[in-house]
Amino acid sequence: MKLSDRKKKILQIVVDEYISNAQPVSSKSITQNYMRDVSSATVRSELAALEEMGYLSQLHTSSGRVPSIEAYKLYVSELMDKGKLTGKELTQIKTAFARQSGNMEEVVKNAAKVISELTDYTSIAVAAHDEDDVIEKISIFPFKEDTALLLIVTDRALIRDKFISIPTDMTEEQLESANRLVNRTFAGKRLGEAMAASLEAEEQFESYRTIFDRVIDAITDYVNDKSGGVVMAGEDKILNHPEYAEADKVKNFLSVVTSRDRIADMLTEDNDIEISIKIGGEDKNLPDDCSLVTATYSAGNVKLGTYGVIGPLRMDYQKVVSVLEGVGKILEDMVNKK
Amino acid sequence: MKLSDRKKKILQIVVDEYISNAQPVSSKSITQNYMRDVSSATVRSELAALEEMGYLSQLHTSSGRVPSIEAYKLYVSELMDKGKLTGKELTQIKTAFARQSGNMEEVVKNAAKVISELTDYTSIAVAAHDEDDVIEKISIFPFKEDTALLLIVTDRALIRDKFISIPTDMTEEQLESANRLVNRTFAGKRLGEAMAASLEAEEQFESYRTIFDRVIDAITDYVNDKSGGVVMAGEDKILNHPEYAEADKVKNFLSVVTSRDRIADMLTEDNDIEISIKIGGEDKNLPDDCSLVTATYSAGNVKLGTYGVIGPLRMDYQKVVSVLEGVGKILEDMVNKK
DNA sequence: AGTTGGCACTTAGAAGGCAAGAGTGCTGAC
DNA sequence: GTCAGCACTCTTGCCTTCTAAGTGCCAACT
Repeated sequence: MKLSDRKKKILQIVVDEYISNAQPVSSKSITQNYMRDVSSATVRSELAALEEMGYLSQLHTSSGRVPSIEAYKLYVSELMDKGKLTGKELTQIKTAFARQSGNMEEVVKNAAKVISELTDYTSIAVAAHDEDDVIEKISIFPFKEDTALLLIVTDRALIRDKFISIPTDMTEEQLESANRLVNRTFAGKRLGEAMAASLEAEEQFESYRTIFDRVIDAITDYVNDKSGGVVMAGEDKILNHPEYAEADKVKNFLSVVTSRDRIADMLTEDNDIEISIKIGGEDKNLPDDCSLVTATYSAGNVKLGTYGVIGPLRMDYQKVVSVLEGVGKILEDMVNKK
Repeated sequence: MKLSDRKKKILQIVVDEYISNAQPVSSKSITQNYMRDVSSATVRSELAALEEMGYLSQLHTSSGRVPSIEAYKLYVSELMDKGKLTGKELTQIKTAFARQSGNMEEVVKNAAKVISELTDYTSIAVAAHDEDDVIEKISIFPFKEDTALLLIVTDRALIRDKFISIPTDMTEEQLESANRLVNRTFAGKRLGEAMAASLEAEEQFESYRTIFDRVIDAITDYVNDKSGGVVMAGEDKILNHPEYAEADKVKNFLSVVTSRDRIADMLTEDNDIEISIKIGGEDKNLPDDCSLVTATYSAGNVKLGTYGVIGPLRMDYQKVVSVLEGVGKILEDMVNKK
């Protein structure tokens, strides 16, 4: 069934009002503040119709209306006005990034922090890293008798430090040449290729098999460990919102948010979409009473990472989307200028 | 005033009971469960005396007694029995560490996780890193035209990746030789020395001054940034405890816990003490209604890090201390065996 | 002098009743 | 299709009452 323009307008008002006040919206408040041209009785019948269609519900017969999940979905896809950041907010984003030195982890942290501050929700972020990262350099250097430190640098400037055990009878010189061989083999390869490279190159490394295998192990671990680079900020922000006034709701929320695996899963799921909004049960990892708005940033063809905000259904989507867009713009400017 | 043995016993019972039940303790429950040899009236008069001395308080005239901060202090210093881990708990700690590869960050994360799981409180940890870390190797390698990636490896196996900007007119060969020079100067030096080294060595580096300065900057940043290595686990555990049933208390707690600077401050404050217990306002960063138990681990002379548990005053100190001791023991075994 | 049973007293918390207020649904008139 | 008016429903706050838990104190006992 198609919604009339007036129904759409009323639904938008209800969602807007509910988002900003967290209170059921009554027919009276709609006519008083937004639609003086009709009476509350008229609005009431429209509200009843919208409820019939599944967009609204009441907590009890004599309460105002509350948007349903369906209403939020419609709201973000059709009804919502486009938000705009104030100059002050833009400056805040810029200064957040100005401080940092270019360390990728720091960029992600700063982004998460500023997003959380501007939106007043918990923000989560993960730097992109996957099989397409290209290996630039590998260093192995001896640390203790039978241990060496392995560093892998990729084009996204992410570095992993792993300790690997090395045969005790290996001399420094042998290690050095293993190092060179490993670099020769892997440098320039994508991580995915490197993982598969083991068999082909095997013969060349007769005496350095162990080292070679450890490198592959480390790369494999890295590719598989999506949750490693997850960063969060404003974990306590959720408590600023009245739907989380009860401790057990908070608990539920926090237990999801603190599980990095679940977060990583959600953030890496469909990261080809620029801005994605998931409401309620739209993601298996997302609790029914939460929404997740994510943005994936790229510079040219290179994905930089996915950033997002997790919060109540009654989220200020308009604000969140504009903050994420603002951050994306500034982030991309920054990367391109470099 | 000196406490009689019976008063001590009663105080211990009250604290133990309150820790396990979170309910004010009545004279009746004391006589029924712990002291059948005296009547409740007798215990009542003892309780009144303990209250007079400031160890106990009541929420209202007809409620049982609740320990004061003073009582907790006395409890941990004199009254508390020594806890002992079960075999199962020990195994759990061991397996938590067995998985990991030796990456220092991972060790810290695993430790934080297992501590939180075993104690059911939020745990915090920071890998030790300070001016005494010895630089093992520095690598600078070009990343984009005017940017290079700087890696500093110290004896604690902590690695920092920082981007530094380099003069655009520098050739790869020049960078390579700057790299060698930097290594020659800094390798083997403590970070503190390295920071101060700038003036002495200046002349040698006429043409590589910029690089040299950047390295010093990076080292200085690293030494000053205590909060960088803070790790947390079980942030949601706090909600398992009834004193945090109200959302605003949770908020207060979380806002402290999520501030890495404050956490880092507390953890690095007096890290020469093996096990330290701070109750209520005993640390300026600690909320009045929280306690912090920390342990600093070392292998030989080298500090490995400080691990701790933050939770309500009504914390199971006995359990927490034994878990921290257990983790310490296993951690030290592990490091020594290597 | 310390211990104890007995008893009056205090308080929190649960349960019930009542009135006010907010909001709806419906109806009949325009 | 719109709307004023009215009956109806439900929540919320407030008051009262009642009960249970626990204490403090006192007089009697060892």
